[in-house]
Amino acid sequence: MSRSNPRVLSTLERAGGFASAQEVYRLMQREGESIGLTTVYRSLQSLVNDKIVDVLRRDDGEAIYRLCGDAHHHHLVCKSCGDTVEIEGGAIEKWAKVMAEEHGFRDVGHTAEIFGICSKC
Amino acid sequence: MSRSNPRVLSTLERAGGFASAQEVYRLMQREGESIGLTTVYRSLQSLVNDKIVDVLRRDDGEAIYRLCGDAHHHHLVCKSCGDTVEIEGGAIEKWAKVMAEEHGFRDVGHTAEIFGICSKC
DNA sequence: AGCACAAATGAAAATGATTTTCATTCCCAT
DNA sequence: ATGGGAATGAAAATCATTTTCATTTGTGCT
Repeated sequence: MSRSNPRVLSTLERAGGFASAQEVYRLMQREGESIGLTTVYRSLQSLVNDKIVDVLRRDDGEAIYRLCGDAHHHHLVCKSCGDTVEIEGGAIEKWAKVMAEEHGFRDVGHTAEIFGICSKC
Repeated sequence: MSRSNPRVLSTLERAGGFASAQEVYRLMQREGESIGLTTVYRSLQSLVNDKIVDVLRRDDGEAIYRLCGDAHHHHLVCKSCGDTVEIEGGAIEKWAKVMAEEHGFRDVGHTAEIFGICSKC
């Protein structure tokens, strides 16, 4: 396995906590950091595994990474500008639990995301 | 520009109204249809422009196309054996709608999936 | 210090979806 | 028939991401 390179996390923070792997890489280069693209990808992945960052997708399919609070939440994402709002998902938690029980599933987790066009766009 | 090849739409329908471009292509090939991958992409894009289909992204970034207004369902997936159950998601629809309104979003869609370990595993 | 071994790194190649190019074919109105 | 625009698709180009693999770095041990 591999651990995250701390400079990657620090750069992601400096980027406003919201950037693609390529962007983090270019940013580090511009700042004179010596790092390989591979390491950036690996570090981001590892941060995702550790649930320190969240990954979502731009409309063009590029993955964007963002720091996120530790509480379990969901996202409301603008398809146009990428603006993201963290929302509460109590209804989902309950739904997931009920559905899983109904079908005899255990160790249940879920993903849910809402997307649309925000008021500014 | 280009108009959509009707066989592409028909195949997407037959696929359950939910498939990636590559899947539509492979499906058409398997059924003996003579069509190029390029045409599949172009047709799907055109269907998106005409708002006949919706596009979202899988976790791996692959674009999946879905017939609009399709009463869509959600999945309960076993992490161990991959078995999948289609479940009803009325609660989610409502949740998505409320959350979106609350934050001034429009043209809202959503994704939701539950995963766990099924009774057989 | 010197040695061994695991983890980290990054350049380059591989992968895979999607897009672009461009030459060819099809279709339709004259 | 014929000329021109639309549709098609094979092949090449793009681009993010992953994999490979050889090299470097770090760490514990003697």
